[in-house]
Amino acid sequence: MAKSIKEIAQELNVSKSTVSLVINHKAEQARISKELEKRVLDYVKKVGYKPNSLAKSLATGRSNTIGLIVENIGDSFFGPFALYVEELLRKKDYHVLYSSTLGDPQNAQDIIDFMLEKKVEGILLAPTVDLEEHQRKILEHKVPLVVFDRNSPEVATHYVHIDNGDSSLKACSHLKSIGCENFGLVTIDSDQPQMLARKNAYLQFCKETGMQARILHLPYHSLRQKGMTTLRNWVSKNTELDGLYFTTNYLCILGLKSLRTEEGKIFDFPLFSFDDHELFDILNPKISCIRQPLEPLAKTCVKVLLKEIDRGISIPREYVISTDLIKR
Amino acid sequence: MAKSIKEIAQELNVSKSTVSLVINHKAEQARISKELEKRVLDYVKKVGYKPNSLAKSLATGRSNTIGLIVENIGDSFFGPFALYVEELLRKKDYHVLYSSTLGDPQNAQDIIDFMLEKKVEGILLAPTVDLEEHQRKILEHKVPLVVFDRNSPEVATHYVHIDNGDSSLKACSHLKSIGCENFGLVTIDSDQPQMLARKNAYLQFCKETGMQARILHLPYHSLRQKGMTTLRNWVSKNTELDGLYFTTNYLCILGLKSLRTEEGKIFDFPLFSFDDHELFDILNPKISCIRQPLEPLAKTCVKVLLKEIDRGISIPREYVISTDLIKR
DNA sequence: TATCTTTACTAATACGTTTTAGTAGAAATA
DNA sequence: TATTTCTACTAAAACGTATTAGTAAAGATA
Repeated sequence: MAKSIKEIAQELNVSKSTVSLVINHKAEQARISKELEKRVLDYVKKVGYKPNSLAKSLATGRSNTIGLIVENIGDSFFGPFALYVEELLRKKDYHVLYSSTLGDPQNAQDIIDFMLEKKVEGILLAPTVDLEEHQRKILEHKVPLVVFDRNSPEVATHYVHIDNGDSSLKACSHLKSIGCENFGLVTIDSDQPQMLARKNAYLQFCKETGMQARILHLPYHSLRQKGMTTLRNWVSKNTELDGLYFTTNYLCILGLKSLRTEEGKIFDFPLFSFDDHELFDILNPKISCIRQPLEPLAKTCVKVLLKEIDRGISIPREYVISTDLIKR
Repeated sequence: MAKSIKEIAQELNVSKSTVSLVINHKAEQARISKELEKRVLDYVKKVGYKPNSLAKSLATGRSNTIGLIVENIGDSFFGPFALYVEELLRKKDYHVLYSSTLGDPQNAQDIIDFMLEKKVEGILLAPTVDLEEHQRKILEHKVPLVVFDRNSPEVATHYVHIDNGDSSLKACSHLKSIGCENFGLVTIDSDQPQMLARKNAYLQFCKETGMQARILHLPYHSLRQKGMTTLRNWVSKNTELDGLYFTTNYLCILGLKSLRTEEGKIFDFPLFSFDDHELFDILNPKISCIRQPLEPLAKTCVKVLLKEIDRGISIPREYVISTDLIKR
């Protein structure tokens, strides 16, 4: 059904080269006559020719595809982020091959291999832990790489991120300013760098203000099963708590679900979330948060990656996006 | 950096064919000696050979990729759905090329063309309106197509969906059963089939029970700007309303945001949403809903598509997934 | 008229793989 | 010893495109 250049050439009694040149708007530079050009163009249109982009990519070395590797395309951070990325790249005629690692390094490795085989022109990666070697592999293959959200300090790559430490301090100050004198931190037990940075800022805040640090590490790999009860127990044991700071929105949601009482009221001290959520502004109590501005984040990632693709790989840099403190 | 079969062959002083056959585990059937096989295998491993999958696909006609076209990868229905799809396909060694149409037929067409050019082996599509012609094109290209969530009745394709009419009746009955005698329906003005089906069931319910139909059509293309005030005005005009049935969760969220009062309390009659949301169970008032079971939906889609790919295109069928009524 | 330019193309090669038909040499058969 | 059969490979074509060097014919120049 789908005709190839070869067939079209035969049917028009011209050479493949002619057809290819015309199709790629190189008729003039190749001195193809206007008449022939038109004849080819008309015929191509008539039969509805669509190039085989595999063959094209093989010949040109360009796939017009970039890879986007996130933790979970279904969550409220990466999903909308991916949409921005796609929209921005669509304008530049690029398409996105995405994949979710679910935090599993093995998945991540498979995905990276697959993308390299597919000859993506660049990769946008939110790394899981233990991915240093694979990041190196990407760079060895001369494929431009931009890392965002988290990174592995051991491999030098372009890195787009928010200032987790600063933002976390802002969060702490906010809680203090609204009267919390003994708020605790709820985070996960996996050592993702961005989580560590948020926690460390909390510890620093404690040191500076003399507040006692109270930290709960929930099990990343069995949140669903154990998270709720662990959190509930911890809160009821620590009666002096007067506020909770969750290092990410899914933890905050877990908090909301596990700590509410029968009557629907949740409890009587403020909650704070790192990362916003579309319903945080209508919950009771309202949830203040640090908001990662998705659009600037996506824009920067895409801009940096496209530049690498266009001009060749350059010395790694960091790009810091500032966050917003949303008081509610 | 990345070696090709050709180079490997030269370096080993054997033919390309030999290398290719060994790599593809056809050494035995091609009577390659064990020794040579091992020599090749060892070398291939040593240099870290990765096939160029573009060339491979060009030669074999298989891309091991399927296309997933949704409305918005960032929303709480398609995002998690996409994750299920990816997980299921990963097990079968397929990868996903996804794209969001944002409800724009032009985007959808571009995406479909791109995917056909990329030689995806099958397409999973949640159609926007006006896509009949392109669905035909996909089928003309002999690319297996499975449509889900919505469909265009004019083109016969495999179609995986929930029973919108039945589910909508369940919703209406539920509202009545909890005492709503005059509940209204809030939907959008675009004529997506699934939305029409939900509305028609409501109308049928009205006819059968003698309830007066009160329907608000919000503008699909300017929801953000006009939705909130339109809804608010409508509700305050229709004072006899004692319940609201939203035909999708994003409308319900819009309802929650626009109808709540300063004190945080939302209002005093029940809300019902078609489609669940991760926070509906902790809101006040609690939101009952029809839940589309994402996993069975995704499983069926993937199963049907893979079957089409394996055994060739078959006569279109419908697959109906039953929904759950979640009372809260 | 012999040479140089220009015009309007095309032939050939390359991209990296798969696959089938073919082949040289050794071993078996008659 | 001449023929057949195996063994262990390889040559060549194919997938569909892009690109560059080349060429025949016509026109311009001296």
